[in-house]
Amino acid sequence: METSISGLQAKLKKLEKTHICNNYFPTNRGNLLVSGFWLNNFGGRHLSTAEPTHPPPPQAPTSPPPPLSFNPSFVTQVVTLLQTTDTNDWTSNTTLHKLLFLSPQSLSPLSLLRITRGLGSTAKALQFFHYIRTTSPSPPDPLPLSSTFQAIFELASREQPESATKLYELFTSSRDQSIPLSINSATLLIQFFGRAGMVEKSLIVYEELDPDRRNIHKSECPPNERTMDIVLAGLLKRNWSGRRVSEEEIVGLVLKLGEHCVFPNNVWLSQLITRLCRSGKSNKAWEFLHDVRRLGGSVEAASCNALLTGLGREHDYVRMNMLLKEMKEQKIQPDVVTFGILINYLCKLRRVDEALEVFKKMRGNENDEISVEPDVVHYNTLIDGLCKVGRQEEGLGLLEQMKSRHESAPNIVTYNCLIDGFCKAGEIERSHELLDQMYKEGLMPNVITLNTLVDGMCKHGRINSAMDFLNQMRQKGLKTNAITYTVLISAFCNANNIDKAMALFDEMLKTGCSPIAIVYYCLISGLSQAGKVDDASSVASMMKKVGFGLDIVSYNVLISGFCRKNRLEKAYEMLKDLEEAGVKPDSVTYNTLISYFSETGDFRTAHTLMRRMVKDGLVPTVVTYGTLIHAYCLVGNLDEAMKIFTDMSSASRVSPNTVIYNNLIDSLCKNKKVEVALSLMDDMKAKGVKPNTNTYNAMFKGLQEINWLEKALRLMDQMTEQACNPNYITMEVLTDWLSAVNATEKLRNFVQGYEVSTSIA
DNA sequence: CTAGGGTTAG
Repeated sequence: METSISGLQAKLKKLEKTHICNNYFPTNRGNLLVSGFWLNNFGGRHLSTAEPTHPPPPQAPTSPPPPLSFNPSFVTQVVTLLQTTDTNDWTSNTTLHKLLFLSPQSLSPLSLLRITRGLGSTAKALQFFHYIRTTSPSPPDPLPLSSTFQAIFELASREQPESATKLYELFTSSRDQSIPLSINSATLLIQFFGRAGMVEKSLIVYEELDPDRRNIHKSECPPNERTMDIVLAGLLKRNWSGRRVSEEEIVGLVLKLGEHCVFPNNVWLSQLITRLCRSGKSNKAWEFLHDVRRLGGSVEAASCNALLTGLGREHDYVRMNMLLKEMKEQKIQPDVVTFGILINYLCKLRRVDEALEVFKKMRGNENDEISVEPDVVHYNTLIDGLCKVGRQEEGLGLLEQMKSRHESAPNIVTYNCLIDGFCKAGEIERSHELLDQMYKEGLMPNVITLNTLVDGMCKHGRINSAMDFLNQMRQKGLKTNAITYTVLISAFCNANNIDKAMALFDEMLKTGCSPIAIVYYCLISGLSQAGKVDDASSVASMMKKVGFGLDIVSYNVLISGFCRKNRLEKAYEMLKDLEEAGVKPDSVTYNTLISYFSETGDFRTAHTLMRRMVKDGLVPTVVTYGTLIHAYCLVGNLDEAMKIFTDMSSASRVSPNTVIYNNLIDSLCKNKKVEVALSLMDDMKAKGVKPNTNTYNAMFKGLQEINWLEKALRLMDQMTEQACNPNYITMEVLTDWLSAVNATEKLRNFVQGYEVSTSIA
């Protein structure tokens, strides 16, 4: 067994604290600790049973440290001798006798552990144990014998990994001979029995491990939680014997112990719940927590917090609410973290006002039982929540509150949230002011601050200043990361500067910044949309080479790119690839294909795809219907387009959107069916779908064709009322028409109304 | 992973 020094020291420290009779594998330093422990706890007996032939044991701290208890050459010597001598002759072998019993360090726990292991088989190891017991001139100490048995357990578990019975027999035999169990033996046995489903036997081992058990009345429980701590520590860590015990096995054991009124403390409980949740077993975690409570174990806020976090990650808000209710009913006092989780959960659901309400209430009044002081995390969560719903000014108010109340000082996260809020709102200057404020308060921006600002600047058309800012920050020593590159690459793709995007990608790879999948996704999407679908495809291959998989979004982008280039065979290749990679096509995939086929006039295939879509468990969306309607309009089949339009809202209960109305209105107008188009506008109003500039433009063109001026003027008023801005197309149509009928005054008012509405916006 | 809550990217 390999044990690192630091790990060993940690174990020894624990040993000192827990006062359990164990053998460990002392190093030089560890040995001193063990000796100290030994003297404190068993000193009298140990010293009195010492043979006169032994050199006097260390008596005071000033005496030299005891000899090194583990001597590799000594172990090798003994093992070789044992292996080459017939077992029947061990007793009569004087060399062996001298080596083992006449030197002071020979019977040290570690030596015996190594020697016994060296024998290689359970049978031989047992014979050796018997030999030690019967041949030792003095009654052997229990600790070295514990070590010997530990090695026996190890050998047996390896010889017959399937048979727990053999191991159990060995265990009972050691117990009958009053050999104390070492903690490692106990862990091995508990693990082994737990895995074999013999939880009862694990329990027996556990009870054997408890050194104080004889002094405790049967009715008294729980006996000794510290023992439980050690067992759990052994089980929860990656275990020394190599294999890990599964969470379920541990849960089984803990619950079995629970039936005997032994419970883990809340640190272990929380840790187990966290582990269950992280491995996607929040159901198990839920059951486990409730089982522990049912059995009478104490459940504190921390354990509930762990479960709440896990449930939150799965968006299982129903259970979160249930648990919160249970906490209230069972008078489990929520703590600072519980409130943190609750506030975060409300913020993420965009229920910020409720979150603020909780925040106000958590402080409590004098006569309230619950009173938790808010900390910086609560503030940050709320500020972020406010910013995410566009209430960054209120977020700023909370920042001021933090400063004035001196409860918790703002930190980098506080500022990052606010900077992002103002960036998203397009108020880049305010974000920069916040950055200056940060510096003044002695807070150094980090890479998140940098990325947030760079992204904000890029998204608001300041890509060059973003680059300047980035370089400035780099000079100040700030490191960039893959997200910085993601932000930049997507910005340059959007600005149609693919070369720069590619150059940045190369730079990222060269600087050894470990890329993340999303950088590739950005580039693939940018290249595809720029029509460089072959380049996009090579980036995809590159990505696969470095071990990333394409996701459905990237596949869709590629399929769409190839469809637009009319390269159906490549699109099919992508579909095949997607299937082989085990990625499920989504409605976007189908919509892309349906769009391709319907717009090339192959409505048969388009409808077949729609049926397959449904068979695949997907639901045709508003885009699916819109695509078909658009295509039927293009080929002038207005009847079919209208049929789909009626079907979608009645049969499929998908509400049409503005795009669909616009397509239909435009086609109807072009076919001189202006009345029908107008009735669709009424329909929009009835269904609460807002017309946009394109809707009005289509109508104006149609009305102009039949010269229905009165209606056009009414629509112009309506547009102003709805603060729907005209664009250059609107102006083009109206200017020609209105000036021809001497209604320029009306047009002037209309434009003024537009100016007013933009200045308000 | 360090008991449990907060920030950036298609």
